[in-house]
Amino acid sequence: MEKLPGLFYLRRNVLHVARDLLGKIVITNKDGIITSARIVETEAYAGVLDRASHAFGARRTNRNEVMYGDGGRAYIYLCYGIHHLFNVVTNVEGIPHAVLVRAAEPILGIEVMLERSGKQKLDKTLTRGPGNFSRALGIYTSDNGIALDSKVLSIVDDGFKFPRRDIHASPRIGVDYAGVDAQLPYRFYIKGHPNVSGKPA
DNA sequence: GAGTAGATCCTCT
DNA sequence: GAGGATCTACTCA
Repeated sequence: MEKLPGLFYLRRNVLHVARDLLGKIVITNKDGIITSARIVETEAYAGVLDRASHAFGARRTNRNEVMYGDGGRAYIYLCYGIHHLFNVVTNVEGIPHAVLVRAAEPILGIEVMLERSGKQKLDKTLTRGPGNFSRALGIYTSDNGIALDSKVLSIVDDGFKFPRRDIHASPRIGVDYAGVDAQLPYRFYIKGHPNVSGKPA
């Protein structure tokens, strides 16, 4: 159970980081309440050349400023006025790459996650989809910019690995507005996993 | 099971 | 002033 080293996030290829995050565990510690979940679905956002990214065309605003810093921090923003989306910033300072965590498998603090989500009992939707994932783990825009080896929010490796053959790539979800870039196979997921969003493959 | 509308608010133009 | 890296519930079949 070790926190991922800084070098993990600083790598140049955001696709590798997105793929390698599968199977890792996100842990949050909010007011002493610990929840954790294993990542089963991610999407890569390749910075200035990627129409689906907030940083396309080197756009730099208060909102996406975090993406321009060193990898290893959280970029969290509000989508559709309702959903807090959790991203992992990658690459070195000046290159705004990020990986969106889309889905995970609940591990610790399931009761708390159910309470946060207003659910009565555990079902597959608890941490399925980026909005649900963030809500269950108690991740909000107020956590934007936080380091991923911090006490409140961290990502660890417990040695678990999904079989290579179960890791698949596909076009990203919900980015139709990005034109040709919407077709890029930048989404990585565990084939057949119940917590993966979208239609079963 | 498939398709669609509505929620809801911050951010950027 | 428009629209979004979404989710849910509802309709219709």
